[in-house]
Amino acid sequence: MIIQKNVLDEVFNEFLKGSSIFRKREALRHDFIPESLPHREEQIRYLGEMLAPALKGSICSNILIYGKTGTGKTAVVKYVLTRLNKKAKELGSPVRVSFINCRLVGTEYRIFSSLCSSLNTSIPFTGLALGEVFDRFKKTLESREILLIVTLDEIDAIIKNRGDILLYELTRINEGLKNSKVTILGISNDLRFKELLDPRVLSTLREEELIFRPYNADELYDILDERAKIAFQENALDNGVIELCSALAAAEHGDARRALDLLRVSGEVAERKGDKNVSEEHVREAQKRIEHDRIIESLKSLPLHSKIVLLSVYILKNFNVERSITGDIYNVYYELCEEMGYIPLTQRRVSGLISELDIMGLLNSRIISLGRYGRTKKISLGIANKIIIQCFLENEQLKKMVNYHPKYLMNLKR
DNA sequence: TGTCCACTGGAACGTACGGCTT
DNA sequence: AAGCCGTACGTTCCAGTGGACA
Repeated sequence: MIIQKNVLDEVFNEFLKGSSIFRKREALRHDFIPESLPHREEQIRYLGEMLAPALKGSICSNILIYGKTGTGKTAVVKYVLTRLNKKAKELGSPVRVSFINCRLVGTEYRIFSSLCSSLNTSIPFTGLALGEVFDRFKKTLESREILLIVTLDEIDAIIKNRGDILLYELTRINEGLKNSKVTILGISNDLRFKELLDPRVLSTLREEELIFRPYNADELYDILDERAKIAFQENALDNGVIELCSALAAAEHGDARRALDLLRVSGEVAERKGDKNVSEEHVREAQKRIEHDRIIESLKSLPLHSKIVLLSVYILKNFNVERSITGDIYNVYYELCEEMGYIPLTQRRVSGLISELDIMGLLNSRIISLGRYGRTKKISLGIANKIIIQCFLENEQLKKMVNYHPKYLMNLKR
């Protein structure tokens, strides 16, 4: 106990002493909005021009914004809205801004209720019909003179939850309003989002469009460089660290979030090792760690039967079985289920699970033809044994089966 | 050269469940 | 509280298939 206390003391003291590497770690977080956003000047200007009429009390066009994750959509919108809001206050314009992440907020009810609370109208957590909430929202708008700019981030999430009604109502709301007006900014990661949308809603929503292309390595470099100046102590980064982070992230679809994560984790790796500087080696280790965590995370969140399928492949591999085809895996899987007291799924389902694991990169599978002996899939593990063991040892039941010797294999050898 | 194996993968359907609506 | 709805997960059925083998 005493020893533990001393260790903790040391950890806390070390932390309180302050970092020799980080100055302001938060600057590397996704939700940090910096003073300037490199390589997004064009989008900022465009969005600014689109929203500027609001300052004079004129209605603006609805805008739909597309782009993959980590291309700066949310950052640009927040950046522009913050400044617009500030300007509006200075001028005394009736502009109000509401930012809602549809995925986080979840349901249509809660979206409307957030909209109401952004107008200082409170709505019960639950209990009202959706129509009633909408009416209250509308009444609040009508009772005052407001130019409300509603930003719906990850707007595709509500469409997938059949939220067409919400969007339909919102896009038509101006028709019934005399005093107030509503402008909608929709942000979507999913480029196919348009296809899912009701055409009437789409035509209203898409008065203007703005597309964010992924960053290339040079652009990522500038972004990281700027953030690094805020986040790290002077001279904490070796030459080449930022280049490496941006090159690695650019190779993965130009996602700025990934690049920032990589830089942050690199710093943490160096810090934990007690080094004074972040080196390229730290970056490589950070990348391995991020990748490792990603795999562990996806392994842990697998449904039970997928885990058993994975375990079957692992066991077959461990017994050096040459043939690791769907039929073999199913047989081992079947046995494991019986041993553990689960009802096995059908082969058709297991075949589907194998395909899913293949897509996730946890298995590698390839369709082969064995001629007279049929057509099947040859399957191997897509990840290291070490990781599989680490994950399965955490599960009491699977742990017992890691070294299981299937009867099916004994019959094969005979 | 035709047969036939051991599947693959699409489609239709059943069931359980959570959350919204009334 | 009860009904409704969408979604996730699973089953059954079946047509299609590449290539070794008789």
